[in-house]
Amino acid sequence: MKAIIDCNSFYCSCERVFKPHLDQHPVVVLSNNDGCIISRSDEAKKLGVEMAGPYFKAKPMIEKHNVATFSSNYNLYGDLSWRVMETLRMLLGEENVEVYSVDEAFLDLDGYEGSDFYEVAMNIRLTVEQWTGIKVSVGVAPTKVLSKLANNLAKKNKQATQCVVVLDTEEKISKALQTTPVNDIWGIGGQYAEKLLQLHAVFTAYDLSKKSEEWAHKNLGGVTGIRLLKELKAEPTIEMKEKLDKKKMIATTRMFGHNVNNINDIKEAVATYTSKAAEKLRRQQSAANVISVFIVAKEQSHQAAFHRGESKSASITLPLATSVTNELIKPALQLVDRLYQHGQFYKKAGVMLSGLVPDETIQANLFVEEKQNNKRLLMSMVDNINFAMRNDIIKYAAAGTTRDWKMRMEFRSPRYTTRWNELREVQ
DNA sequence: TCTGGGGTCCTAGGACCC
DNA sequence: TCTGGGGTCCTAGGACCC
Repeated sequence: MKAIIDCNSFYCSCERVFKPHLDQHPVVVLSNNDGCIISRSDEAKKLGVEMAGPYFKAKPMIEKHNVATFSSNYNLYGDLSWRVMETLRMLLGEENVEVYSVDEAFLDLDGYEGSDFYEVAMNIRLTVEQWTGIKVSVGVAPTKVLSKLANNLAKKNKQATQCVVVLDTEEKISKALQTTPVNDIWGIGGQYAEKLLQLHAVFTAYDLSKKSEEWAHKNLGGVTGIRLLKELKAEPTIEMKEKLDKKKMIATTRMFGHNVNNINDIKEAVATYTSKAAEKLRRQQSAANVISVFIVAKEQSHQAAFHRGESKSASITLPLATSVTNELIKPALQLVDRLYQHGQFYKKAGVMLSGLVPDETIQANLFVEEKQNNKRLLMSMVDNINFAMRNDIIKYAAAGTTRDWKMRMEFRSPRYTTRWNELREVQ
């Protein structure tokens, strides 16, 4: 059996850990740049605040109901996420925990065959809550897709389920499938849901589970569709991931605080993003063969609906894979020159590193000069300092110091757990 | 007039996830 | 005025090779 643990309204819960007076109070957390709403407490959901909706639209209602509002504070969330995952690893053993995202983890419960899975799951739930202050929901089932489905049911009905749902018999599974709309299945997004409803009269997970593999192959994206179908039929096809596999692509992208038309501002931003991406690269001991940059133009006004601005991208394949920041910044800035159009206003830029290989391959390369190793040493020192300070105290000159383009973060809470001078004070 | 067949690698783009 | 920021996997089709 497999389980998925999912933190309830994770970012909101993180804020509440340090502000217990907000426990019954509606809370929302905003995306970078205070653009959209990316986490809502149950109370905020009840008020009708929409997920991923633009903040400025929800603002009147938020103010009217005195909803506590926070800019995202990733230092805090990252740290609390680590505590939750560490708790799971202690309870179940490292090898049985697959961290799936900042607020979710799959658990392998094969070692508990014969036990009462409800009891096991409840114990996990209560321990995480007691040790970290974060409330979680647990779904248990024979496959990952079904455990996600169980988790959904747990969250939809917190009172009755106590945030734990176990699907361990055919009857329970069948009933769960019948009560789940097809768009709530993990792996069915907007496009497929629309198609299933309109063209195939498939309304529930149950309807879908009755289809054939040939049908799934034809209508649900080939092998992906077959896997999904099997998982719904309680046949495991998506296994637990081996631990700690390295990323195959690394990206750093941001909106600007306001629209920018000066190429130097854009270059400053792109240089900063490149340093960040290179840090991530070195943290997993990889080097990149390909760097790409994209910039997004400001959308045209006087359009009725919201339209994303045009995005232009270009990439350069490097002569040798590298993880050295300034060797990445140089081509990145060349790409900006290539993409930038004079007079155009831009609102966003990003850097992506791909073609990732282990760092050793470079060191083994005979054509790399000796001094490359010195650079590598310097890089790791830079990383250590940045990691300790948890931010970019050491910067490259190209990244600039004025940061005219930087994000808005009006409502960020203190970084309680990662900055000494922002520690919570207790009387 | 008539223009192989098959394999591999790479890239762009589409779908999904949180 | 104001709409995150990351990731994954898969497929189709072109380039290239023999």
